[in-house]
Amino acid sequence: MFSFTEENYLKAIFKLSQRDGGSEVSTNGIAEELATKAASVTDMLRKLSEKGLVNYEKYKGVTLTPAGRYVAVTIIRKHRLWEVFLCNKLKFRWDEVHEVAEQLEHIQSDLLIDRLDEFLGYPQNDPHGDPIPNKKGEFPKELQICVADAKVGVKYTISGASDEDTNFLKYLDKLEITLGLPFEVEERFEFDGSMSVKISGKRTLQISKEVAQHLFVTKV
Amino acid sequence: MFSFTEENYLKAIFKLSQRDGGSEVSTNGIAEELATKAASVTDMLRKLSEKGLVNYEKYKGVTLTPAGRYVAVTIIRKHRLWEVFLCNKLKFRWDEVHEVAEQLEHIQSDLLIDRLDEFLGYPQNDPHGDPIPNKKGEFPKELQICVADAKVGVKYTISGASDEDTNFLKYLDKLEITLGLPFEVEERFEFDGSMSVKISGKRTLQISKEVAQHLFVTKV
DNA sequence: CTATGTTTTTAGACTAATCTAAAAATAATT
DNA sequence: AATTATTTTTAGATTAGTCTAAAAACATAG
Repeated sequence: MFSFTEENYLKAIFKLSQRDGGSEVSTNGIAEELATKAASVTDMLRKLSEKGLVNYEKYKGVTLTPAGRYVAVTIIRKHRLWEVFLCNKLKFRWDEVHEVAEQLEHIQSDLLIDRLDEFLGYPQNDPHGDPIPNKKGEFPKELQICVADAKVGVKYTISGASDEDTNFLKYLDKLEITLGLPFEVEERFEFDGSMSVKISGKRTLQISKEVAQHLFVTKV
Repeated sequence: MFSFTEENYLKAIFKLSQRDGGSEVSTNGIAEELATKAASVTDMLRKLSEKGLVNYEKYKGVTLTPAGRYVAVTIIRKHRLWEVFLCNKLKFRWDEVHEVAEQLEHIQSDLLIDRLDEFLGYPQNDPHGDPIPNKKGEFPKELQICVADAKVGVKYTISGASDEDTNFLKYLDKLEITLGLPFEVEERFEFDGSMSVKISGKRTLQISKEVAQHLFVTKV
């Protein structure tokens, strides 16, 4: 479907995007991550953009489209499942797995990954403790933590919300709080449990204790 | 070490060489095997020759050097071990394994293959019954049959000899019968158990019943 | 707001692997 | 042995991915 190289670019963009709180990723950043040159990155970004995998405008950085994100997350899923296999079944040490998993993650076969997942007992985390996304590209619920429990200054991604109350979801809609957005707690006010949070690394807003208790985030 | 493409060429040459009784492999044959064009094959043969992996002279076909053969056999070893893994551990059907094994065979990691071999219990055959060479590139003894039991007209490779008698081995040396040479029985003489055999598809010679009973070959 | 510095993009070239079309060598047939 | 047919090689072009060097855009400091 996609070349080895394209997959590595998408993975790098996803990784940097997570690290920097989900905003645009720079050409130089990708170049450094992949140990290549900025000129090569520019070429590839144009190509990925034409294929609908990234949103790219000259000089303005790049983000993944949903399609691109799905490809990246699938590579991560494969990488982490292979790491579990290497450690749990083949007795690799945790520091020996990465290099081999970098190769195995590009093997193309949905059946293989489904069966491997099953064979390993549907693990939720890789040997380093990183979460393993499911087939749909979703990271496991288990890793979500309640915003009320989130730490100040740590980077998260908004990953869930209690769906018991329709009005609550409508409220989030109105504030333009949607899944996948970068999230960080700026300050917590103990007297009423409310907090000041930053969304997408830009907008700062106040949320009540009630909202914090029904919103979930995932560590990035 | 070697590129995906180089490995596939070496594997194809090995396969054709086995099929045709170990003699030179033709450019067109390789092209057909790899679904490519003769011109591409010529280019690659020159490259592989420069790397010391094949013996190549223009218009005269190609054979593997010991180094090239080792690479090819290692790929086959990896391919067949992965097939066993897919069938025995991941419950693939025997007809589903080939395509995936074609990808997995190119993963570079000696540790991975050693551990996989161990994990699978050192299998001797893949799910299709084909023999799995060991780490040194040797095919399992179990598949060797005694020349005395070899069938007329079937293609074999000389793969072993009884090492109890030093004089016997010296005798083989003198006749230039060495491991890896193509071998075929032309005629069997029942009255004394001797036979007329063809070595390397060229030399025809007579061997006694005693020699036939101590020399082993592998079906190609 | 101009000058300087950094980042990003363009232009042009390189490598590995491939292709088509034509030339050269070998093999087969009369 | 000469002609025809087949196989193989050469020549030159193409694609994906990469690079260097230079130009263009953007960011920052005075």
